[in-house]
Amino acid sequence: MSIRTRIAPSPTGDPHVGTAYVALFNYALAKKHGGQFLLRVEDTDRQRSNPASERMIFEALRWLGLQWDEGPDVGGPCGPYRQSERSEIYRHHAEMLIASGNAYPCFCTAERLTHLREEQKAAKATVMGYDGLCRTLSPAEARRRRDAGEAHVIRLAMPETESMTVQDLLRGELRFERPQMDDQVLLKSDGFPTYHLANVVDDHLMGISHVLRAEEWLSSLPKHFQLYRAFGWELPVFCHLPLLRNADRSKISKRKNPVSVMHYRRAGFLPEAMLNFLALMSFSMPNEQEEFSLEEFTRAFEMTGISLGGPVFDLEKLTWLNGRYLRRLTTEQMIDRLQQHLLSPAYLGEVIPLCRERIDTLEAFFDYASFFFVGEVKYDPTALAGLIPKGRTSVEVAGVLQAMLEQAIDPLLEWNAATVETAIKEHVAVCGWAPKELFMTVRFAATGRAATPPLFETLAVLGKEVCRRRLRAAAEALRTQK
RNA sequence: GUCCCCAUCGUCUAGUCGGCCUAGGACACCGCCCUUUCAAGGCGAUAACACGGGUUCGAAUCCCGUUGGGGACGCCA
Repeated sequence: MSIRTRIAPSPTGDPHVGTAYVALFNYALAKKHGGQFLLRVEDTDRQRSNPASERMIFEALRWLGLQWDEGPDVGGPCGPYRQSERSEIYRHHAEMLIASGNAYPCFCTAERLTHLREEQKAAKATVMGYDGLCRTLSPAEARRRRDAGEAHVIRLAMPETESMTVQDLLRGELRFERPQMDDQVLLKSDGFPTYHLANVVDDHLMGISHVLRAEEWLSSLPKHFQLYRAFGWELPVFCHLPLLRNADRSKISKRKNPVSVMHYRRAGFLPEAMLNFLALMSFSMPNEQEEFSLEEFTRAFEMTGISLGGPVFDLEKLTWLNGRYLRRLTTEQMIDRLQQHLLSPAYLGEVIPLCRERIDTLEAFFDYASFFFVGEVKYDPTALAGLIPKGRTSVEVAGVLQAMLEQAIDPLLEWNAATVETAIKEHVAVCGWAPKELFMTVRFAATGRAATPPLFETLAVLGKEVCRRRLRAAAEALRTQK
């Protein structure tokens, strides 16, 4: 039997290092056995899915060298590979489950469910989740209400048995108690499937043999087992990878770590080093070799060699490893790498128009434009003072920067002068400052200087990752200054 | 709160059916060497089997409990 694996990202934000990490293991498993590695876009959340995010995810994965054999852009025999284009398939399968008594329509409103949750929480109920109200409806009654056009979802009817035993390759048999497994929504009222349905249907239809995914999915494993059983399908092998962690051991998050692959690319990490490091998180080579290529990793990879402790994503070690790779490059190779990014004609072509009118000699360019080429900028006492508008406190400024980061910057997927300007101007209203107060603070934070090219163009060229990083660093500098 | 997962140096880990472990490697830190500087590189030092019970001639390795950490409990994935 051929080995087929997949990475199934949801295009709702920046390409995440966790996605890259899981993709790497899936890629290695498939390639090791001469199988296929697929890319499937899970864009069933109509509110949050975004084409810009999808593009960035493709770009990030390609940058890392994790090329897929089948996917939305390269096609394949099991397409379409974008779930939003497979609605009919899910609807059909949901109906099959209703017909076999394994699913039922649920007419409960969002309000009722919210209430239910609140009551359960207030009562400190040991059993959370859907109470199964609509499961008691007679098929005829349900049919009539559906035909009448009443809004509803389709829920999975979990078996009434006491408990359920499921398999994870690394953990063996796992036993779940029935009360924990409520009747999960399969088809939303907008007709789109939830993860659970789409995932199981697609994995089956696409011939996925091994599902390597993040540990956060472990608790929904019983639902997925039940789905396979209800359809009468053969199970793939499930293998849950430990979650990447922040230094405090919580699940890795952008509040505490740069999590966008784009950040690492811009910061000058080499894709080979990045991959090598990601592999080291939970896997070690048979001979304890620490530096290895994707090919070497692929050859040596065994699922059973995966460690289960949640690894802390240690930037220092990644940086060290990257240095090792960098030093191994020849001068020509390094020139090439630099010209691919910071010194690319494309990037210089954006920077120069902003600077040319403000310099008189070529060499002045390097001094004037230096902040376009470094990572974090230094906040000397002047810059630090400049960050704080008259009459404001450093604590207040740090708070405003932090809030702007989360509310205005993070959600921005399209990053250009116009979108940045809109976002920041909107935040002026939110924070209640005068426009020029916020603009100057942002200017100092993003560049370390009082004099720069026009703010929004500058931020646009710097890119989201760099802006994020510097704004956060500025907030941090303000908090720690005496 | 309920359920599930996890548990070796600060961090990533080796330890694969108990003895070869006075627990090995790597990052970070510290020291020394090299060196006009800074790196890099070399050498060395500090540093861990969470705790308590079993099983056994013998446990980091097996079992149970405790503690700790994490995740899940959405018409998000």
